[in-house]
Amino acid sequence: MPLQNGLPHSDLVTFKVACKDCSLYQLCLPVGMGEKDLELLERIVNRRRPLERGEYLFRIGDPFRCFYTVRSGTVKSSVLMADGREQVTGFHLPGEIVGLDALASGRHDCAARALEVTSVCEVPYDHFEKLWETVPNLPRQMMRIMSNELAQERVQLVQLGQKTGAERLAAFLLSLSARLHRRGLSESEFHLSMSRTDIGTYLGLAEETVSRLFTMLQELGVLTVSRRHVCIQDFERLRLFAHPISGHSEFF
Amino acid sequence: MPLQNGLPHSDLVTFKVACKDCSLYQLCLPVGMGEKDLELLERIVNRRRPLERGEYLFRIGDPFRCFYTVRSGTVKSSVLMADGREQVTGFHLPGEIVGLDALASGRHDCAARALEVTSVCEVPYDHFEKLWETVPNLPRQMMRIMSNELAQERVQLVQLGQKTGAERLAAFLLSLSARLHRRGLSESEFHLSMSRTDIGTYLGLAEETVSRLFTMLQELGVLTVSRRHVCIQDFERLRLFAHPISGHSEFF
DNA sequence: CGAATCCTTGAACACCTTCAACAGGGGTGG
DNA sequence: CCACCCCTGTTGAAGGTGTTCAAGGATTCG
Repeated sequence: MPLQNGLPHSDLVTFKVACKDCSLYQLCLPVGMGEKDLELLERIVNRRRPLERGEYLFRIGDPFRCFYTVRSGTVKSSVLMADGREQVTGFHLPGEIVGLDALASGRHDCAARALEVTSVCEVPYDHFEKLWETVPNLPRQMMRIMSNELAQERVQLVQLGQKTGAERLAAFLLSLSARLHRRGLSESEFHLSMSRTDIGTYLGLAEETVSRLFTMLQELGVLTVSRRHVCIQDFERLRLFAHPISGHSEFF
Repeated sequence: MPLQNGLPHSDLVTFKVACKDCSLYQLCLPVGMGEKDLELLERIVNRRRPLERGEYLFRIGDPFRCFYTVRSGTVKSSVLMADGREQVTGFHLPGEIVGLDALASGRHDCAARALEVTSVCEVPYDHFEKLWETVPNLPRQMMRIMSNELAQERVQLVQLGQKTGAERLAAFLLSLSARLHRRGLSESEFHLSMSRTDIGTYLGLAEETVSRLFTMLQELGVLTVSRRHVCIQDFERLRLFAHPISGHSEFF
């Protein structure tokens, strides 16, 4: 596959789509912002040509200049270990934000790559920071988003630390289903934009194990799956796989 | 052990120790702040009586009102799954911040508990937010800290997702060693404030496995360990355990 | 059509868990 | 001060879950 470089910083085409006209703005950065503030934000956002499948948004080691919000498509972020093992750290759907973890170090320490044709909004961080002065709600909003990401990553920590393969895959599918649903898509029937290998490295499993688990869930009648097309038949039982029965559910 | 409640919100004793006189202020929230801004921050910080071992800083479900910085001791944060399995999500050493992940949801969705006698600085979030207006550097600093936490959690994701038991324990010990060193303590010889069980649930391993791995590392001469006293003998080999040799280390 | 990629399935094996028993501090009370 | 107990940590053996290696099938794209 062609390993293209990250986007050059002076791109040619930009797409003008106002934040307030974007179907995602209830899921994206501008949540809860007034129309006036929105216009200010909008002015600094760049919208480029869509990324091709496999194209990098940024790579490990790239200096941090911008963060991105996904408009359509899917972005995968991952780190590569010294011995070649890959850990996928997240899949980013439309409305979600990519690249904020690089703020502290000033460099991206994970790579972000399009899993399919994907368009993003690019937010230059220096401009964004300047905007705080006039839009005091912005840093507040931003911290909420980062806090949310922290909480999300913690959920993933629990998945990886304590759960079995079946629990992880079930929870992954339910999370995907819920997120797609919030974007107006079907919660029961959807297309996986990522490979079995990607799912595996995200969930800390071998690709073969993921494949076997899909087969198992299908044989049990919980879902049907054909390559990347998934149809959840029995949400109740899928939830049972994801969150096994509690003998005692008090938090004491 | 006595399960005490979280700290009441109107505590009696407060300890006045200025941030600028605190030995931790190079590691803590005030990093890079001017003396004037520091005083403003200081005014809103509460310093309470130290927590006893086992005492909760906050519990799952508690409303988010404050976040905390550790002054001395160690804090463990963890979540409890429905079936009783625990996942430790972090150990917090002096200078580190606890509780920020609750910002988005408004509730703590993990518990924080003292592993030994521990004192903390309590920062009421509403006051803290007000302070932004007069100290514009504060949200910037805060985001850096949150971004850093995101990056840290990602490291932990990689540990849990891709690494073997020995790699995880080695990486854990090296991380602990480095953090203690930055606080002026020995990097080669230190006391573990957490039990084998805690280490295990943090690393996604059974307590017995942790014990066996310690024994193995000791038999190999990498370290000596007696209960909670650890002495690292061979950093080079410990690093080799944590980061196995790369066949090809180019990031391509 | 052929090549490459992705997915599936099987079998052997490794790593870690679970269950069980025991050792050794540290604290408490006699 | 010692006996006792509880808690933590260690060690052993058996078993399970997931990995690795290997091969074959399916889909896509040039």
